[in-house]
Amino acid sequence: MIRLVIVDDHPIVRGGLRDTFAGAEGIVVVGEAGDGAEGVERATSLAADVVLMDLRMPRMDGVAATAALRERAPGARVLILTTFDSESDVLPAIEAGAIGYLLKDALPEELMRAVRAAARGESVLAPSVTQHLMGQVRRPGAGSLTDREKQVLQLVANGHSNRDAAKALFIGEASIKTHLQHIYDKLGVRDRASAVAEGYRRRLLT
Amino acid sequence: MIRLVIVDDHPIVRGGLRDTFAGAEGIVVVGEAGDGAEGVERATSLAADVVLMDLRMPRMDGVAATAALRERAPGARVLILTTFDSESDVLPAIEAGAIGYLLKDALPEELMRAVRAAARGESVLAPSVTQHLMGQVRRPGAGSLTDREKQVLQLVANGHSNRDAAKALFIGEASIKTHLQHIYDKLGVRDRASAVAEGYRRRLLT
DNA sequence: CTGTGGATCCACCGAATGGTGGAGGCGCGA
DNA sequence: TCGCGCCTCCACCATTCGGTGGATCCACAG
Repeated sequence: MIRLVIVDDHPIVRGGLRDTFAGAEGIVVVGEAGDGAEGVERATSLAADVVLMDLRMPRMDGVAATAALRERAPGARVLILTTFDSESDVLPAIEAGAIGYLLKDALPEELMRAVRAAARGESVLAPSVTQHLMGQVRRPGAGSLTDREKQVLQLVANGHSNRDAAKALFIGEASIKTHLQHIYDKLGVRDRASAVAEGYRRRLLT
Repeated sequence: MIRLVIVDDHPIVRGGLRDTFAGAEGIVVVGEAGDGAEGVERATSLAADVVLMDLRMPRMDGVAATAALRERAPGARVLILTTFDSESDVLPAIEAGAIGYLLKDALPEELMRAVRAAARGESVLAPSVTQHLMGQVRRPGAGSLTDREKQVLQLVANGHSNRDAAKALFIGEASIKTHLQHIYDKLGVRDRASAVAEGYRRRLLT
């Protein structure tokens, strides 16, 4: 049985979703919330398997709530259900850890299929959302390091301090620090040691 | 007159080296090669006294070429000249029979001195390389970390600060620092980033 | 032409790290 | 029994790093 929590600031929408899932086999709505903060609470305390999350909400928006849930309840899959599919909405949500992204014009059957997929850890995206993502991935530099950044990381892996690396590349120490900050961002780490580790795991280093 | 053969896959580097030795008394560059296999050929047929050998090259790397030369032209002294001084590069090269190991940031005078020394059968090592060797010789159990040290290194690779690692292992921060100092000694490095790098190169980390 | 990404650089600050030289306890093998 | 390796912990200090919030320049694409 999939334990579902609905997070949306409109009571009408919550009601509609509750009805939609009332007759759904294998899915039970265990809780609701009217804003992000409350949603995080409910999803955590109720041990939700899937969280249907709106984006635009008072107190705490869906992106922040999604990020918070990644921390507090890693087992809960967040499925974004919203009206907007602009790039500025989609990307942060995905980055925050949402497993799926649907629009509110989705049919009830699609919705249920998406919830079941999310419960299995699979991603379901609305077609227009897929477009945005493709656009991101195709962009050079999405996820991978630039040549310069790889050079810097390699030097760091070889034991160079920022100062030494700067000398080796004939640039300033400040530039090394900036490159490293970008590397940390891209690899999702906070220090040079784990950056080196990620570099090896992703086969960027030799 | 010392007969010198230059083996490096970068034409620029070969050019620079040729110029460096153009005005060197008692040294004549008799040949060049762009990869290890070719280098073995040239050094053998040209009766080289000293071979300046890069490590990272296509077709046959410097280590394999050095080993081959030990067989085919025992009179040729192989002097490694490379950018990298990690233990995983140094030790195989020395084992393969290189008589010296210099880094590419060496000054031209150092280089010429090293070539003359190699021709006399003397060893010249870059200071950092000496470190690695000392590390190997000084310690009987060298090369391997204790279980505890591997744990610490793994935590560091996963982004733990000393404090976090201490908490994870239920020991004091001071102990983490001590373990790390031991790790640095054993791996021949000076900081956590290159310790992680060496850890991956030696397959101690996942 | 304008926006965007990449590379370079700056200053400031607190926190983390590395270097050094210890110390004590414990188990194991010579 | 003694020594040695290993694990634990301590203090002090200089250096380095990471975080932040900028800035300029350039090349390239839309």
